[in-house]
Amino acid sequence: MITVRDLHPWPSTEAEAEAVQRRLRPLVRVEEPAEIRTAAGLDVAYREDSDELVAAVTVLDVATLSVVDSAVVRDRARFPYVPGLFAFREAPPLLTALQRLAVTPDVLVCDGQGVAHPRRFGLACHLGLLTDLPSIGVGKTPMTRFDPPGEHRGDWTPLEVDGEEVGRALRTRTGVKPVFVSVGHRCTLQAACDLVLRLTPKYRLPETTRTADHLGRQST
DNA sequence: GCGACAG
DNA sequence: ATCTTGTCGC
Repeated sequence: MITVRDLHPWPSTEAEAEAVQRRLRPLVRVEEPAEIRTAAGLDVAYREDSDELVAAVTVLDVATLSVVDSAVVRDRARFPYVPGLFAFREAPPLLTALQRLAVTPDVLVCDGQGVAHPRRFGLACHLGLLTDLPSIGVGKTPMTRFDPPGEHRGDWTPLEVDGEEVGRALRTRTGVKPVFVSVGHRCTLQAACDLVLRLTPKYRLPETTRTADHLGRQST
């Protein structure tokens, strides 16, 4: 069962939110994860306005890529969309959904960045830390600089901030735009990229995020 | 200083 | 995120 730690009060202003990120950032741990048999995909879909959102989580058996558990939570956004402060908008319903899972996944595959973030604390770090589960971020758009990787599946180049490697631009399909992988919590960058490649036998995005995305749309 | 900025 | 036609490829 997944429990959510109460590490901070929920901020109501951007300044407070940034302060929370700076305070939690030192708590992120990079370590080799235990064997990964199941992986959760997390995604949020939006309804008509931009006030109601639907958080969807699916848990996949990594060997077969079949869905073994899932949860959907509908909620109202309590924080505006601000680049860099994504977690304060999407994490609340995602955490509620995670708590409703019957199967505890070995890793959370988040739709967005981990430490490849301006303050090194993206959505994946936030979710990993509050649940104390290994987590990684797989974004469709980069927030940090990088050089284009080779054209073949598996090719990658570093995502860097101040010359430091904070993630990788990873080509999951030959000839297709890369995805942007970074550590969220309790994982290594290499393990994160290995997992992403295992989750992308057919498409650019991981099966985990694809199944979560589909589930969220249906519930819209 | 100004603009751009995960979903 | 979401709004959308046709088009290319497996």
